[in-house]
Amino acid sequence: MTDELAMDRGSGVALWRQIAEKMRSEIVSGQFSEGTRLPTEKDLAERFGVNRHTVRRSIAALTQSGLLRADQGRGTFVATSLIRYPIGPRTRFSEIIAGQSQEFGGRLVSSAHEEADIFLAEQLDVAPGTMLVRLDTLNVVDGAPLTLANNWFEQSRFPRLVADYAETGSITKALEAAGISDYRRKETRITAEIVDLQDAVLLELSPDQPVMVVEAVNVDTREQPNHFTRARIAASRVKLIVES
Amino acid sequence: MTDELAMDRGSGVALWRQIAEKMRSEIVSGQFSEGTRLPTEKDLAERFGVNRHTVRRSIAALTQSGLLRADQGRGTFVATSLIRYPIGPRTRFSEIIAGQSQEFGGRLVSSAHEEADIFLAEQLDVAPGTMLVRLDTLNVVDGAPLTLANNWFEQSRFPRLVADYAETGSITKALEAAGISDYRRKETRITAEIVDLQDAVLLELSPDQPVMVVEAVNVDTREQPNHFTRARIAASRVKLIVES
DNA sequence: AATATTTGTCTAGTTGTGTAGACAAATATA
DNA sequence: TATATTTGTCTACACAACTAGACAAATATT
Repeated sequence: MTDELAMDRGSGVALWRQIAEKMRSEIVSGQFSEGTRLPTEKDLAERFGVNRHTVRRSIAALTQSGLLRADQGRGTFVATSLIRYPIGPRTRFSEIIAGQSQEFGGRLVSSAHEEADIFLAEQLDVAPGTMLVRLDTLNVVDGAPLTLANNWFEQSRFPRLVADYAETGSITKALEAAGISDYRRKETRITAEIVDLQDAVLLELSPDQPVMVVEAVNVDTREQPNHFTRARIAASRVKLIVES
Repeated sequence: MTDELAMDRGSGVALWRQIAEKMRSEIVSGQFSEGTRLPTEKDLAERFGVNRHTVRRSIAALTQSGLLRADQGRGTFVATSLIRYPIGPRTRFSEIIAGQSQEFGGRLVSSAHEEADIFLAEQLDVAPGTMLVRLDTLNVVDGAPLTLANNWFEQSRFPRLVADYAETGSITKALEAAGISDYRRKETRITAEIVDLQDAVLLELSPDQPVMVVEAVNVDTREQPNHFTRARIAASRVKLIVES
């Protein structure tokens, strides 16, 4: 079956962009792994029911953002060029990504109020049973979801956090609004798992792909923990860099 | 401040579409209520930093989908034309909406496995403590989120439900895949509340807007409950119709 | 070495998008 | 009633998006 019918002409979204987004989601979901050769421009043009030049423009856009690499005479390949994600005391998602992408943003997936269990209480240095705010966020870079994170905060210290995050799309900015001008990572723990089914949906991964699981405790300038994060990061898109 | 900088020229998304989407989200979030007059085309053109004709095209698109109504000499008004949502034994979200919209779809927000509390156990006619699957879904019509629903199913009867829903975007189809060819609503209970903060984010509502809360028990042909739903429906976009 | 395949570049023509200005038609206002 | 305001329609132009075809350049295949 051709995908021709899936392309909306005259919809206000250019064909090359629709095709680029479709190709990106197929690459990024792990259907094409690093180094894989794509179908030829001629085949792609037929598949999408457009002119070869239109496909070339889509490929140009994906090449620009580092996802593809085209070799004259050989073909077009998945470059994947994993985003470098340095882990250190000054780790900030937004600052890391800003230098490596065209556009990015954080979206609030859900939020909840819940009591601290023993584990969370220890991480945040509060008494078990203390009311916490949980913020579930999805960070998207150049149209591809990168990380899915649970963030916990002490509710009494950050009552307006959910609204501030929803407005700014940035935890750093939401904390600033609550008077936390600076903070640093005290500890980062890293492991890896096969992605959960519900996480796979949000991260646009196929369900057999690995994710890195990163837990981090962030402290303010007085060494007081202000938030604890548990992030799932699509391993096919990110390379963690631990500096020393 | 003008919104001019927010518009991406040459991004592959036409200006008229970007403007239409921005206007839709403002209308739909309740910032403009039914019958409100919009700024004049001239003012909108200045605000978005584009020609008046471009704004007119955006308005034409929103008029087409029934969100606006333009009166020559008077101005352009929010029509809102609430979507009619009939409540009855054969209530199916997808079938209702298909006839009243250009495009629609269900998205999986999250899912979980949890034990039935006393209330859920009674709704689903199972023992308290029975393992359930909870599916949280967001239904979007013509780009505007309409309903946010928690759906509970008995886990042992529907082990592959989450994957089936993620694939099809339809609960009816996911149940079909599990052998439930037909079902009907046994009971529907309706009330209204001010929207939760986290629900407001997903439904793209301002936090002071009301939502209708609809609880429904669905039974199969042998009167056996197969799923219980608790949906929050944006009151500014939907009118419930109870037939008798 | 000869041929086929595949990406890169060029020209030309059509359609879609956005700008600019003028004027008509309907309504509101003084 | 006269005037201003606001939406509706028209023409004209510039540029972006897409199509069509041809040929060059690099690589793979035979």
